[in-house]
Amino acid sequence: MLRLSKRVEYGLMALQYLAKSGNVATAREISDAGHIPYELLAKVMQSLKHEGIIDSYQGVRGGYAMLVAPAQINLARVMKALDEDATVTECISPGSVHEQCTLYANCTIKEPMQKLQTRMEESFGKMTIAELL
Amino acid sequence: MLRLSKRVEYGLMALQYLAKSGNVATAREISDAGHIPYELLAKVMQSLKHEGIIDSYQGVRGGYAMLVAPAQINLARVMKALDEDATVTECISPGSVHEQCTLYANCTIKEPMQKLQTRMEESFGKMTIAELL
DNA sequence: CAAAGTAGGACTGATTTGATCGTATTTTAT
DNA sequence: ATAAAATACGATCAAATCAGTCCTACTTTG
Repeated sequence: MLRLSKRVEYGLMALQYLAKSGNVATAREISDAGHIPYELLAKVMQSLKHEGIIDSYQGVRGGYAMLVAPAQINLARVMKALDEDATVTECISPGSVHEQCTLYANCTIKEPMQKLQTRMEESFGKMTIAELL
Repeated sequence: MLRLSKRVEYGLMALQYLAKSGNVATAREISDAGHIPYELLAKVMQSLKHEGIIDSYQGVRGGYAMLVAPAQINLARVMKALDEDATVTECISPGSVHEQCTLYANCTIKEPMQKLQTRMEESFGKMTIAELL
């Protein structure tokens, strides 16, 4: 299917929102503005925080804010934070136990797939949050 | 998840096989050589035929053969044949009824996603079956 | 006319994803 | 102090997707 997950979509919308507003915004505020399910967005924000893209403030008057300049955050990093696995084939997957792919020993397309992976990462590496503004 | 489907993987392996052999091969032969589930491969071959990438011959001594030069077949075309939908977001999907995406009216990332789609299609458009040989 | 193929519909099980719920923790304001 | 507003996060449920399999038909060569 090759589709971005909703987590990534929501994450991009949220980052765009934060980048535009320029200061702290709550998950509820972003959820309302973008018609995004609140509970899911909340998790997305936590993941973005763990990746070090945004910062969080707990308690009343809390919320989230950008921690890195929009132009410095590329899509690859957002996807890494939100979409555990962004590899075109199983055998390329980072912590992949090759034996998991039953075809590995007989696979005839490993090298080209690695090349494809590299090209896609370039595509996702080139686009930044700044391009969403 | 952003992973190529097994259908596409199998299709690429099969096309590579056909391109290398240079003549007619049966689905069973390709399935055995690549340790690919026969039934699934058979469907993949049918899809590739409908797309006009390969030709089929029924009956005894039948099988499949390349119909287009390997260098003329890019990954985008193979994916189109095998992976109904290869769009990064729902709203970009070819026959998409925009109303299907509940966010469409409020979506703030439509244009950038379209740009991303174009870039990815370029990636998939550049790689051909000739690169698998 | 039998065997070896392709053609293709229908079904099942597994995996993944989206969404929701419940509860704990932190912090500000009163 | 304490109530309210917010993040933190684990657990669970439902829906969609996909891989794989089964079954039956049709086609062609020998």
